[in-house]
Amino acid sequence: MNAPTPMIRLTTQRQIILEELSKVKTHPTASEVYDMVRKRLPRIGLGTVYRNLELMAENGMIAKLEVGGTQKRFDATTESHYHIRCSCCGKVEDIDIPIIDSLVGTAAKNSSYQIFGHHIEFTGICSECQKNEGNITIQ
Amino acid sequence: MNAPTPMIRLTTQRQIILEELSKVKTHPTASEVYDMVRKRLPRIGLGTVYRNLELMAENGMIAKLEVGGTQKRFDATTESHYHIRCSCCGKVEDIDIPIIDSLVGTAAKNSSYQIFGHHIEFTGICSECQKNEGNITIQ
DNA sequence: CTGCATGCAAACCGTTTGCATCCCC
DNA sequence: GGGGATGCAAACGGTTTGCATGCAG
Repeated sequence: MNAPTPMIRLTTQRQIILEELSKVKTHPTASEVYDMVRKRLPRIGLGTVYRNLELMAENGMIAKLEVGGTQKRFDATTESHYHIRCSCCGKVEDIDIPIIDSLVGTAAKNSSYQIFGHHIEFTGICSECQKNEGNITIQ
Repeated sequence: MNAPTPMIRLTTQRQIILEELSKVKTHPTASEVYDMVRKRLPRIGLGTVYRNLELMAENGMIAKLEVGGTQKRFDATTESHYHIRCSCCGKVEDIDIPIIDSLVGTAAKNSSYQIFGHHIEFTGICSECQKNEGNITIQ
């Protein structure tokens, strides 16, 4: 059922992308990763970052978050957890509440889909943006 | 707290966009709406469709779904409900399970965010795609 | 030596925007 | 006649892709 073991070479670029991604607790977009990585590898190409994020996600080394907003976001921790997105600055972080395993079962009873996963995303205003009350622009 | 009453004129274009959106139970992307509307208004511009979907969403006439995938999707029913996305064809539909109001409270206790909403998205394979087993390409 | 990985740049796709024209009040 | 709405097309931002070169096995 799972993808065959993939044999992915850990090049310098991949290693550094992985390291930088692991450093942060927010879930950066591809270009945010690009910016972080470029400080250590100034000549790296945007395409390489995209290709490798995609590739590492396919191989389960990292997670690709399909959250709201236009851009894809990436996450070094692959265990399932829920997220919260700041409607003001767009930042995405983890939220520490237990996974509700029963949800998939409940949903399956009410659907013709073959369901294999779920994700909860909360929306709110992060503490920094709360401080800036007044000059808020909701995204 | 809410937006001031908006005074939005119901032009032919807006009316037809709304009608077409109400016809379908899936939640089409802007260009899917464009295609549907163009059958009745062949000269309508893509820009008009985008502008009006956005505008009607701001005014609470329709809902803009910030679901996974790259494209925004729109929904004629504005009451909150959960969605399921087919990993195979990308289609998004409603899933009929009750809203869990307690979730926001639970999340608020575990976060510094001021939380005001949540959304659950299930992933699975829709019944049509299940039939095509074999020539499936997971998105 | 061979093939995968990279850097670079152009292409691509969904969305937004500027502008001249149109239509409704 | 005036202000918003439209059609059209160009611009934009994020992502993907083609290609020549580079590097590791």
